[in-house]
Amino acid sequence: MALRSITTQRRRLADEVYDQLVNAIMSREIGPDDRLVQEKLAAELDISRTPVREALLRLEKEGVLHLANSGGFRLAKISEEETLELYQARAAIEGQAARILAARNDPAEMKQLRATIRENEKLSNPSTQDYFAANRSIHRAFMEMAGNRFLLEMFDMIWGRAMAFHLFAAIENTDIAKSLGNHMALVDALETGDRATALEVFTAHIQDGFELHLDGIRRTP
Amino acid sequence: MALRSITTQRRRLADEVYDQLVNAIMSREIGPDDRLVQEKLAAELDISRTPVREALLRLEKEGVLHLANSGGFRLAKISEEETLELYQARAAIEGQAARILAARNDPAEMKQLRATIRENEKLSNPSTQDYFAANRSIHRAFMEMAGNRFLLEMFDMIWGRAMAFHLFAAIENTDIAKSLGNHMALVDALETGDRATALEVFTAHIQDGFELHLDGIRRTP
DNA sequence: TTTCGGTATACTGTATACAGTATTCAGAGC
DNA sequence: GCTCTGAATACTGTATACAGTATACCGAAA
Repeated sequence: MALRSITTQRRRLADEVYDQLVNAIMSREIGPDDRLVQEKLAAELDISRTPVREALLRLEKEGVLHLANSGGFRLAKISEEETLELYQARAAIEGQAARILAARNDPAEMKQLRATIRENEKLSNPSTQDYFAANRSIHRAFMEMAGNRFLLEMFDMIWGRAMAFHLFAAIENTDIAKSLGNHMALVDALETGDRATALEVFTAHIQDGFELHLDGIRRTP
Repeated sequence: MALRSITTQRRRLADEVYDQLVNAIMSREIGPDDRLVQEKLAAELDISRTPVREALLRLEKEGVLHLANSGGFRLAKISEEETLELYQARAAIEGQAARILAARNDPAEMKQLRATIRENEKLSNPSTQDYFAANRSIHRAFMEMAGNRFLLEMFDMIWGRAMAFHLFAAIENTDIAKSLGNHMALVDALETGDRATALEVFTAHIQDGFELHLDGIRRTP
């Protein structure tokens, strides 16, 4: 028989709500001053409170929202200290992926990475969000290539959180082109085949990102 | 005024259920053949299905459980491939902590780490679970000392999952003492003050753990 | 005007009720 | 005995109802 089993993939309403909330946060429709109230969201989405609640609790567990003691969920704030920690975590995850890729040093993989970078750097007059998305795509390509599902999961967690914290808002004033231009050098580092070199180059790249970020914050009033 | 604000800390029933489930999994009361059904658990705990459901969904999101298509949640299984990936992720996280600690190279911190190790290695006739717990405590001490909340969070995620997968079941047959004995050398590596050295030593330590683990699996029928 | 007290309001957390779907099992037909 | 069909069962997912608690508001007393 040639028929494939239908993977029902029972998508829950809660997942849908979660996605919508994430999108709304990313597109700044939900800001730091908004209060997310279960009943109101449920009414707006025309569903019951139960799945809404599940989505909100999940975002709370992920550190994106927190429950205001006056009721309602709000966006979590991030301190400069925590921002540093987030970048350190990034360095850990992406640095390890770099070590894995360098150890393999597969020419086909390297070629594909370069193609992905070229594709994503083709931005004419990019907005901050475009920049953020392109940068994320490029870095995620490295992670996918490394092929470790746990590292990839953590990568998504970190970037998701960065997004939720509106971290990119601070980059408004930085030199976007400068920050986006150095990705080919990362592949160069992988192609040395030396894990330590790859790690150092990736770590430095992320460190640069952090410093650009801090500059952005400090230039913003 | 010297009074502290009372942080109500509204603990939810769902959190309580979550903890109980995690404990039950760790102590092997819940095995791979058990089916966790919302109604039954709720009845057993004498609460409604709602918080039970929340806890189960959270464990599902964490990859500990999965929804069997015949209904009911079961423990997720892990392949040898995934086990490798889990150890790679560990190396990323703990390796980065090592880099941070080595860069600081604070004598007070090093002293405290050694004390923690000594404390945890004092095991007379340890069971596999004792070993697992001690090992985890020691490694977690390094993470706490590094002081990065995201890295710590990921550490807990990884070890939580390892626990859920009953990963330590495979170590039943391995030489426990051999595996527990090398932690002081980790502190030695930190005290070189060299981040690359620290990283390599930690990574190698974790790699050793992985190989011991594989040996264990392969010797188990 | 400020402070106190109490009631109304708003919101979450928990319980229960309802609907839909996949699985199981018993019985009819062969 | 074996296969097919359909009803019963056992679940989850979603909606709604209920309870408790914290905040806001408003009016009275100092």
